[in-house]
Amino acid sequence: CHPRENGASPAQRELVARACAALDAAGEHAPTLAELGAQLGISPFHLQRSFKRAMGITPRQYAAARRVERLKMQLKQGENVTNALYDAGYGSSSRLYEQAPERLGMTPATYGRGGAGAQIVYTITSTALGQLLVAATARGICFVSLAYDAPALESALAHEFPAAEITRDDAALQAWAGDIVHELSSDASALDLPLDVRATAFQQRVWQALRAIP
DNA sequence: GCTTACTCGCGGATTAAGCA
DNA sequence: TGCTTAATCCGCGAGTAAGC
Repeated sequence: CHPRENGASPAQRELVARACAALDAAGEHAPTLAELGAQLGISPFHLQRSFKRAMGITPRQYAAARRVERLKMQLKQGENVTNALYDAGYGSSSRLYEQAPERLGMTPATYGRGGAGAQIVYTITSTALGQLLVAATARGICFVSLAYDAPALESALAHEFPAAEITRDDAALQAWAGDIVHELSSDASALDLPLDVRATAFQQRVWQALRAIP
């Protein structure tokens, strides 16, 4: 875990790196802010501010993004929704289903079936970080990814939703993609992050950006 | 009738802003 | 860097709906 440099001192980045490691090590049993602060030997208030400054997201948002990744992995492995949500660290299904349209773009069951029955449209746009693919269903954004070339992105989308009906529609999503690029334009320094952590922070910031877009 | 998918409402935890 | 506080968010448990 290597936090971005803008706005954070080396000591804060080191602190946040330890916090990320602790959150990752905790797996589905994410510690509270107070527990995390005690573990790292600092106040939870200081930890929360340092984490936000360095990562652009809060510790809870980071843990939530990791949890969604675990859920997706469970569903892809063929686990049913009920087992997958508990294995991922959800204590009950309510929050998962509230977040599903925003995080998955479809219900968890549909995601687990490879997007069967879902109609997905996508667009690809150039950014300072590379090519950005944004895909959505009628329910919401279902896939956002960065890569150096468009074919790799299209392949990744097809792999993520092998059973979905996927079509390119630049007109429908170009404005949305532009807004995401604009909202994330301050995040270029995150390039020094390891791939998995960068992806987690990136996805979380995309969802935050989408929330900010009317 | 059972299992799985999904919804609702409440209480506690977290966040963000301001001050010391 | 630590503390307070109001607003917001999230987790939990109970419940309903749908499919077999």
